[in-house]
Amino acid sequence: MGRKLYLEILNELHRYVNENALQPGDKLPSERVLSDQLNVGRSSVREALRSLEILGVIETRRGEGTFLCDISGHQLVELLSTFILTSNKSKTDINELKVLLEKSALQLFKSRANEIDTSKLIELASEIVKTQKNSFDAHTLLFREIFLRANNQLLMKIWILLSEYARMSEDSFISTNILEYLKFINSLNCESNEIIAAYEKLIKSV
Amino acid sequence: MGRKLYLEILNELHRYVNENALQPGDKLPSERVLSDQLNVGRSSVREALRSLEILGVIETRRGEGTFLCDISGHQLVELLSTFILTSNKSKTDINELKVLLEKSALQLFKSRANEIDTSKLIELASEIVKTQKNSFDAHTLLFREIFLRANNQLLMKIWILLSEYARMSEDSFISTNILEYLKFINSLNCESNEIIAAYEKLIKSV
DNA sequence: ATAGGCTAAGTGGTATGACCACTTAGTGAG
DNA sequence: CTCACTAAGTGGTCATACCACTTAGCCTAT
Repeated sequence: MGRKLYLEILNELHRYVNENALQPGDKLPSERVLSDQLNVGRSSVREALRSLEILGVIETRRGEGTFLCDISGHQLVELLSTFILTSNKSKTDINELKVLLEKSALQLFKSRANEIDTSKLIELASEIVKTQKNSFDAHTLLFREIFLRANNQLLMKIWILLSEYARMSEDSFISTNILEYLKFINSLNCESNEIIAAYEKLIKSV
Repeated sequence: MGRKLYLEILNELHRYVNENALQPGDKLPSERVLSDQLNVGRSSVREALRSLEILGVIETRRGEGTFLCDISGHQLVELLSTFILTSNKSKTDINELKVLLEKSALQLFKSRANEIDTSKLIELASEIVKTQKNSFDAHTLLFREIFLRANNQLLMKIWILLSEYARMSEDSFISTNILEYLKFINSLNCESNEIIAAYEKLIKSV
């Protein structure tokens, strides 16, 4: 038992979440109950919970309890921004990487989707672009659908992280030009390289 | 002061590290000293420290103290592997994303490099491939150089994370075929799309 | 004087108990 | 039936007391 206690507790929590098939939004046992059941001090439980919170895995609400999170990980983003990404280049890096990931997602999507998938996406995308007033939200919602269909959860999670950071830093590079968006959406029927071309045109039309 | 205390402490620590220009390996004040100076309880200090530890920012050694870490973030990798990447598809996701990032890096590199950069890289790459016996290491070293020249730190950090995980899971997809590597390296002189083609051929030659 | 072991101080690790602030549900008065 | 209040439960914080471990300094025996 040389390992640190809060890491053991992390494992127990992990087991608990899996065994009970907890979903995002579900409630975890209270700190006092956990410390009783695991035979550890409440402070140790709290240390474990804090490290989960900073990672965006859980959310704690005073007076209510501890809940499983929907990824989001805004804490992580914030910490990355203060601790790791301190350089001036970081903002540029983030936006650049975001674009790269979106390109990758487009290619992945195209390599996996059949015609029906594509036409469904196009329909959905048109609806999104028409509905949303805020172009940043429209872009995010649209690409959320694309990433879902790209079928790589890890890729999507990183992208969501970057999107949140981009929103925080209010450095949105997204065009309000709806026409460009419609062109881009239509290009989804074409070959991979044409889609990328349309995407690059879209991005550059700021 | 609605914000949570441990987040405030995180800020204070950040300030301290910056003001004193602490380097990786340097020692932080002890928990008791911190709780005195900041006028907070030791348990709150510890909660802040745990969230830094889980992120791989600091390292604590019983009886010695708390020390700043050099990046790498192996803790983060481990946690990703246990908490975020629990699905069965995760290994596939990781390898797939790693490939996508390497493609992105190649394109970034090509968009930024001039002829001299390219020829220098080719020389270096040839040397690496000839020297390294382990194909996984050769691949990692080679792409490390490429990512450095792609000039996006965030992209590189994520790739390093994935590389470490790939090494841990011993699921290396890398060919031992040196010939394919040499072909790939030579392609670096060509246009972007030809490089990508050579890379894909390399990856598929497992 | 030196080598070896011992001791004390400092440090992180953990448990416990005591409050506080907040939320919720239930209870009771109107 | 409605509204206000109360009690229980929950996270947030602090203080204290140990434990386990490391280090440095002292003291002893050689």
